[in-house]
Amino acid sequence: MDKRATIKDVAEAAGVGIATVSRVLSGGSASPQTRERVLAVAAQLDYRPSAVGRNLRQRRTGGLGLLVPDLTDTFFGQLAEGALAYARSAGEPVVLGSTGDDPEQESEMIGMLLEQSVDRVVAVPSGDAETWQPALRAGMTVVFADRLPVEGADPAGEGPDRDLMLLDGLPPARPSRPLDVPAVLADDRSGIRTAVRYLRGLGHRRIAYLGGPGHDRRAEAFREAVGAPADEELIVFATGSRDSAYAAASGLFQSRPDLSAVVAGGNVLGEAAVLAARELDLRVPRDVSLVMYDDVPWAELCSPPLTVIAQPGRDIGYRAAELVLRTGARRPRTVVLPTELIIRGSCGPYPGRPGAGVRA
Amino acid sequence: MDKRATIKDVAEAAGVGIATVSRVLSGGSASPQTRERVLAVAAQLDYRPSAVGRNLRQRRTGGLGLLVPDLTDTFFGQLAEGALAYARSAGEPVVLGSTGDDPEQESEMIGMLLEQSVDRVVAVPSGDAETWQPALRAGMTVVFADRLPVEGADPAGEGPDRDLMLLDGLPPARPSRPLDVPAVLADDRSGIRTAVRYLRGLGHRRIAYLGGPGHDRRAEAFREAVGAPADEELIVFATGSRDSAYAAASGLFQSRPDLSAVVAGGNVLGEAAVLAARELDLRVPRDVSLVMYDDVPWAELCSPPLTVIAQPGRDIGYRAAELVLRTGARRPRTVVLPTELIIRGSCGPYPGRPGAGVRA
DNA sequence: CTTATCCATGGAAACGATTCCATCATGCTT
DNA sequence: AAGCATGATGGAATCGTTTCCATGGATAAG
Repeated sequence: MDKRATIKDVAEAAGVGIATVSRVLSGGSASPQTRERVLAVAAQLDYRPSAVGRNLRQRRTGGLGLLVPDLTDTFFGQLAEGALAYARSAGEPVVLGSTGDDPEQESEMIGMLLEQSVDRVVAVPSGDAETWQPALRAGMTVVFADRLPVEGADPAGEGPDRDLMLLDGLPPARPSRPLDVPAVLADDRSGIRTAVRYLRGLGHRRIAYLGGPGHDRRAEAFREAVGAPADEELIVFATGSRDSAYAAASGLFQSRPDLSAVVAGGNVLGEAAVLAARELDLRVPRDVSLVMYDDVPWAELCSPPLTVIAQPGRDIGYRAAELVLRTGARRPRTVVLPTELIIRGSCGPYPGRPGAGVRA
Repeated sequence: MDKRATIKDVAEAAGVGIATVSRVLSGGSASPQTRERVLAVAAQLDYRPSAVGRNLRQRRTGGLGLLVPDLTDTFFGQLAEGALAYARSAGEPVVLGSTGDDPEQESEMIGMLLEQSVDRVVAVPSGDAETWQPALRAGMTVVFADRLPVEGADPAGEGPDRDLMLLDGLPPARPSRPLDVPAVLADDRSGIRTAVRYLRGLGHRRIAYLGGPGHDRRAEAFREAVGAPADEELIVFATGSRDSAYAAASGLFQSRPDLSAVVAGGNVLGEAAVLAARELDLRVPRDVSLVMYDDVPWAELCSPPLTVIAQPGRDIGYRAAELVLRTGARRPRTVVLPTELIIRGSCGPYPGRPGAGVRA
């Protein structure tokens, strides 16, 4: 009663060979009466084929690996739900890892997936290309979601190339040494540009960008959107943690009291910005306007409700899982999903020079 | 290059038997020089033992199953992070399932875990005892987190017993037919009681409770805390979805304009309450006071910041994983973790009769 | 010097499934 | 009627690991 029935038990109870049982269960040929008997016995014994046995024989584990930085971040929660939804519809189990935005942990998780023979992975990468090399070399099918691996020190003298591109001012369409990995991303460029234009239209000129890890593309898009040589002091970065985000936001507000608008590159950053602003007695949007990346449920709860750049977190996860699980068919290199600027109440007109603003 | 090295490859390359390789790698006895050679070869071939092979042989898959209703709910995100953290420290992979608060999906996920031979599970249950019977019968080690299975129709004529207990007014210390499953829970009773006392201290008398699925214990605790026969109209429930939560909150406010305070039994409910209140032009806390279960980061972002009953989501997940993964040692039946009332700004004094309130 | 002990070692079985292949019976064609 | 094709069926190999057991050599004890 404690142990599960095996195929052998079923075979004996039905008076047939194990090969026949296997065939019946996986849709092979068998006579109707045999099939019926086997099915009946299997049901009666509550038999379930062992995925472990099957995986060993077929030399591959079905299933999907899912690596995200932090499930506490609502956006990644949405992304995970999307991936889970597709996996469920495909009947595949999901092995989850949370990396804490730490390349080392990510590396460990990759190792574990390798050991588990999970050879298809959806990841929000924290490490660089080198971190992912082992996975690829081992033949894993990987799809990145939400972002691409950071471009760290180039492994093999690609320096000049990269410098050149930076000098060009525009972000390169493809990273200097792209991994050959498909990705599902939000249209950061368009999202950021729309937000910046919106803010400029309200009269804002000193617009800051508050960035998180792994989203160089957003920062680049911001630089591009503000045009001219950007004021680099207005572009600050935090690591993944809430503390770091708060410190960055607070530091930004204090060091540059002349800024009048902030674009937060993620919901944790946005949260930090709201908190830091309140702490410093900056009113939103009277003193500072705020646009946040990610539309999360609580954005509406803030007062004023936050104007956001919505990206379809759930869809990103869903599409990524679909990409990695659906074998065959030519796989597109990269899928870019649209973003949408949702205007609520956290942006106001430029208040003008201090003291001469709209304050009645 | 496409396929991984097996133990046989290592054995051949090192000129030893596979048994020796296995022994070296799993810490058995071997001569120093053999050990060294094997280790060197293994490293050179980048050999990783296949978990599938091992699991088959040992007739059990290591690893932890994790079943939560919805990763989009920050509380479950925290809980999952906790469980993941412990699993990581134990070196165990985690198989994740999101049930959407649907017993049927939960049942399917249990079946999948069974197939995968994942025999240790942490679950936030959505189904009733019957849903979990198959898992238990199959010998799974299960630990419930955050809540217990709802007590549905009793399978075997326990009706009278249950009725009796309901008539008694107090919730039973143990459910009528408890599964023999340990659990890690927050101290709902104390949390709710503290919140209700706090509200009463502010003068509130008509206090409503907005409950989610699976938390009968909280509702019971609420009934107990308000004492006397509770006004059942002031106790409403929603299913897990945001829409349902909003509908419930909105309906509550509209049908009972005389209420002056609400206890929301979860962060999704709290969110709905804030939204519904705003929509109906009820100001918090002037018109209605609000206490929410769960301390989530955005509680501080609301204005006014939300007074909450904080429960340690991360710890709940961590402890549950520890309980299920740490073999041996007498396992406690149930762990109850403390809650804490965090007073922020969403509760005010009772405004008195309409028009005679504290409005200056 | 002989015998008992101990340890390193490798062969082989086992885990639970899939799948190739041989076997056998049946029905059809010529 | 004989041969051939077809289809159902079971035996056995296989996947990669762990673990039991036998073997053999070396060392210690008598």
